[in-house]
Amino acid sequence: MLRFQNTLSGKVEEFVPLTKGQVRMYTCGPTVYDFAHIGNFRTFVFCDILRRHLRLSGYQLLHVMNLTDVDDKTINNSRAAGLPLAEYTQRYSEAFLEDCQRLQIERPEKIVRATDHIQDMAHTIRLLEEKGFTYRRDNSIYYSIEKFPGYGKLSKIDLSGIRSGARVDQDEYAKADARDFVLWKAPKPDEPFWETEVGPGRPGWHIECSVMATKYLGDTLDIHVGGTDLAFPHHENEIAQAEALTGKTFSRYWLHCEHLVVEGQKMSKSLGNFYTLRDLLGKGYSAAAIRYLLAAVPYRKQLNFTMDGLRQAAASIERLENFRFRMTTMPFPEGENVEIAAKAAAFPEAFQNALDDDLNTAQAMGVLFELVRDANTSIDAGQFRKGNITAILKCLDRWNEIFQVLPASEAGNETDKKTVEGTLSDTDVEQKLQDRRNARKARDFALADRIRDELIAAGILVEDTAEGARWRRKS
RNA sequence: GGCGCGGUACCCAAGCGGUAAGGGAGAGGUCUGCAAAACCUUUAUGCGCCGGUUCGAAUCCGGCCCGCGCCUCCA
Repeated sequence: MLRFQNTLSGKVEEFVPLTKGQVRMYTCGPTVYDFAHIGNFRTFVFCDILRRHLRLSGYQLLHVMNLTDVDDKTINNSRAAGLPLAEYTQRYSEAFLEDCQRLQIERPEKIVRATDHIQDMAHTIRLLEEKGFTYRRDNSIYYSIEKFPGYGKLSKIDLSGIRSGARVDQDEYAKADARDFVLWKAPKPDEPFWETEVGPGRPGWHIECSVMATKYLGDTLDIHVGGTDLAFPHHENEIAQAEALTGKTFSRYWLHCEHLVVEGQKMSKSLGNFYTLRDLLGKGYSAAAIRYLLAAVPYRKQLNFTMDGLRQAAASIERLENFRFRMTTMPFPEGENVEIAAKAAAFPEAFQNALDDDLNTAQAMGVLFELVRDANTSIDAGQFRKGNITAILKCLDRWNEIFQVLPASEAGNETDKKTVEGTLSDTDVEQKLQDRRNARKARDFALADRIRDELIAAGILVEDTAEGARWRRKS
């Protein structure tokens, strides 16, 4: 039984979609004003694991994610870069999607841009005006939260303590009540604006998500996800906008991903611990290790992202790759080991149960590693049989369909690596191994070791076994 | 101040009333020409602290200490 911690109720609830077998979910995507950082990617990796788990649990998915391509930050940065807004945001939208690809984040069924939905937003604002939830000031339009009785139900925030004038950002836009938020911003000189049925201007941030989510997913979504900081005010405002209009529940489940800290401290540019994906790849860490670390800690727990953690993640992946290497290259006697067969057969359910429990990824990893150790022990004891290989590899693949840190297959990996410049081809490697074999036969171990070192330097791992040397490319 | 999350071995981390998963790192061992890989043993009589409930608590209750987040369009 699949269960999620629902922010709306504050409890763990069984997940039952509105339509049997179908899940409609929405993710608050990035604002494309710069390269996304690893904190952003923790949320998106979490969404990805959620998606994959739902899909592999048999649900048909309709997942929508937005790209915020018009707001203060995008406007300011594009101006600083001397580029038109659309050109500027296009650049970072593409960078974001590239980064997602490197992290094996599946593409949602639909990715939507705010600027493609300006008229939809204006129309929704018009309807909210007609229903009396708004007011105008200096050609901007605000949402009056006192008109929406349910305000605060998601974040459980008590707004009575926030008084007008206190703790309010010095927004150039005048609000009647500090707690209100802007739906539509009046045009300003040097800022892009659109002509719409509510007049010229540009949309506030919150309106895009409720408009695009309901447009593509209907009045009521099954799941809405985002970073924990978005619960208030962003998601609270989305609810206020959508439910004021439809009178229906906007989203039935709200999942919030906890933030990460870096080396125990909040990530910030001034502390020098602010990392984009590109920064880390540039330091030589693999995308797989980054994904592993981001996925290994369950999403509701704060994750301490460290360079040591990345090394540990890489070592863990290495262990799994070594294991698959053994599975695919070692000779085993015919037959089947019933104990191993039973353990492999028990894997899918244990794995499923771990993820069903509010996506307990740490446990889901543990389940696999236990199987790996059991199989390795069996191999070393000479008990492993050829007939067990397929089932074990299936477990590995099933696990990897969620975590996506191992190459899809050895064959795929080889092809990929061969195209990389400066690496040795298979025949080169075989030739060097032949040289090394001869050297060893002649008991010239110094030469043999030198050849092995050369291969290691080229990313080729050599292992001597009773059946001769075997090798693989190290990722 | 309000709301929320968390403190489990050297590091990461599961565990949600029945006697401490898993990964990484270290130490010792097996195997090996040497490695590598793998396996075995080992590293928390104790889960922030103090009380309480219970036959039994890391797990429940009360109090306290510490870290972090949100309450400012920062995932």
